[in-house]
Amino acid sequence: METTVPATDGAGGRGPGPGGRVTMQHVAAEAGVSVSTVSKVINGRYGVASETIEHVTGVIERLGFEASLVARSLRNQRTNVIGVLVADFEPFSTEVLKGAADAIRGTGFELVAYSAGGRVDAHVGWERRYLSRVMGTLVDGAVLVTPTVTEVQYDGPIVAVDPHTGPSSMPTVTAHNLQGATLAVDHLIGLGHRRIGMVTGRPDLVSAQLRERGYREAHARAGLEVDESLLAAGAFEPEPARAAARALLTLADPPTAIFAANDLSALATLEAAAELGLSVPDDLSVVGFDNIPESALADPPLTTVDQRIRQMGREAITMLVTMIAGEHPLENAHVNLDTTLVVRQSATTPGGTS
Amino acid sequence: METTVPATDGAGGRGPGPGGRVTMQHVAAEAGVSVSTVSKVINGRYGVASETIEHVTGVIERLGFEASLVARSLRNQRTNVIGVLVADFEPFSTEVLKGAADAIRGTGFELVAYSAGGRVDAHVGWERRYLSRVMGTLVDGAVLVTPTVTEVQYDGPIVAVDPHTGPSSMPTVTAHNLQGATLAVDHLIGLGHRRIGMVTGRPDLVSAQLRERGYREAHARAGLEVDESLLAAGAFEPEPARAAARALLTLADPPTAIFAANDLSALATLEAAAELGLSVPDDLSVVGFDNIPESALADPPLTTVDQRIRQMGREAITMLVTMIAGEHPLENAHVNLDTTLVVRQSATTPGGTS
DNA sequence: GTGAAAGCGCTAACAT
DNA sequence: ATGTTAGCGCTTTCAC
Repeated sequence: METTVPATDGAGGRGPGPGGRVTMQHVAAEAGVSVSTVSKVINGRYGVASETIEHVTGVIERLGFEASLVARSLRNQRTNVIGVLVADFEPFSTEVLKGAADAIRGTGFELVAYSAGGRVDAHVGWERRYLSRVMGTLVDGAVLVTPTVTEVQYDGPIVAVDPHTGPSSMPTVTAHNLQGATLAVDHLIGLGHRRIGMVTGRPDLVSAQLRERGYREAHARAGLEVDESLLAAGAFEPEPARAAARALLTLADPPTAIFAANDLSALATLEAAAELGLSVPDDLSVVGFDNIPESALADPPLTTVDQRIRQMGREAITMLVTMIAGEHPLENAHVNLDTTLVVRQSATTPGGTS
Repeated sequence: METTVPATDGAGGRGPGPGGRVTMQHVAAEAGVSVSTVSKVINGRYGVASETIEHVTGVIERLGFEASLVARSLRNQRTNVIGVLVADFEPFSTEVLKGAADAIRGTGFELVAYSAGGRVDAHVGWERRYLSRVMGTLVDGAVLVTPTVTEVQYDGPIVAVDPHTGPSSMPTVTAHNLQGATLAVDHLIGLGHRRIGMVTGRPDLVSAQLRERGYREAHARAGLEVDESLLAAGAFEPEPARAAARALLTLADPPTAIFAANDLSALATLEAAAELGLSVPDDLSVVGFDNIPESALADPPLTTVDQRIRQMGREAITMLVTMIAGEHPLENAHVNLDTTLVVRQSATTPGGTS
């Protein structure tokens, strides 16, 4: 007689056995109605007697039932969940997440973040694969925050944040790398520096390319020649950056200032200078890029370019929600956020403050 | 003749239509085999001709197919996904996430983070509801990082990080609040302070209670009487904390040092002191609790208690993986992480450094 | 070695 | 007003 309920205890009605979930089956059996009735109650569909609603609601409450997101996703197209795919939970991506969390409020969407767990190198096409796994089912759209967006071709509501490859067809949110780099180098030139070195970033990433271009353009606009021997490859990583800085600083005619492609490189430059007995900013001025929290903690506090990471997260969510709601692909939408220079104490006039 | 494939284009074989997902149906149709064969290939089951494997694999590759996490979750019990439920993506929870991401590596699990989007107040039993939604399907276990763990009763692999209510039956990871507070106050007493005020935390949270208890015990051990008028309620929030500090500092016989229940309160105390024309640490010593990044940026840099938030995330994942693997509930497992005192410049001997 | 069929938990037609 | 049924995409017996 009993409707089939996943093997738990007898009739009557506790919830599921230990470790089991409460399913709609349990609720239905307990309330003495069919699953569809329970479903209707949950979704507020018409055609249910008010006393049935009350009864079922009571049982749901008592059993602590909540519809499985998974089962629901499989049935419905819409899930009202937005996924954020991050390569790893590190400073940059968590900042983006904070911004995304800000922007998600009041949209009716929920936010879930997926992490590749840092093992990006192991599987390159990770984003694409994960996208396939969750798009369409589980999430209505996705924000990609992975440093290696290898031209993900996926037709759905997707926004990439700081995709390090070139301009893709997919909507992106980026910082204005060119402008930011110009800001940084203009600042150094304005302080009176004429021999400005650069610790460059990863050559395969556009952000790095643009930052270098900004360095060159600032020089050009100031009527300054770029001395190619003053550029050294830092790859956005501390170790190569340290080596690059050291190479620059041990030149016969060393630069009086160094613009580093990112804060990590700038921090490494600070260390290299210290190792060489150089005082910053008296003997050497340093400007970074990113404005990660650590930059403020450096000794001296780093003058750097702020790229408003949280705002990038906010923008991405806003775009995504528009895309999901409007259904229109919104191709070639690219938000480019302005950057600002944060002046701290690592850069001053050549020859020091004296 | 064709096997039923979700309405896409004709035969032959592009992927799905625009906006659609590639499902196993598509792969099967395209490869000219059945879905079950595709499934077997994907899961490496025996009983498939090697040339079939190759062919199907090729089609999968070409179509960029990846099995839907949702559909798979619904069928399988195990998903190899661990969920982290956070109230919001804020500094504390993202630190926990970073630690969790560290620990997840090499475990074979993936990490997904769910955010309530800060609207916890709106729905109190949020954790329980969300747990119901994802546990059993979608995630194999969960880490709770919500400030209001209202005695979540869920029988499954769950670990709570810093649950602010009393000791629950569920496994928890906490910082050693009592020890940390003792460390802080011992430090002040050691510096020679005898009138030490405290800006307390939210009275309903055990962490706050323990920190106050540490304050009292440190006094007791030093043979010092606690002057009850030197305790003021700060509620862990900047504004109440500022008011509390101001009240303390305008007393007829003000304290020479203040221990704040968390860094936010300590920072507010710094501000209150500045407003009153008091110099820290010369006129007043301040010690905080948490060691949030901002504490190092304060003026002066804050002496505080470090509670190793990332490590808490790591421990939680480790416990959870053990629970999931071992199948045993691991009830009453409580990890209590030692805290350390980070001495910066906001506390010195009474009367100043002079 | 391969395919047909059942079913995970749920929702949405379609009966009754 | 309620129940029955089909099916979302996948895995897994169980036939063939």
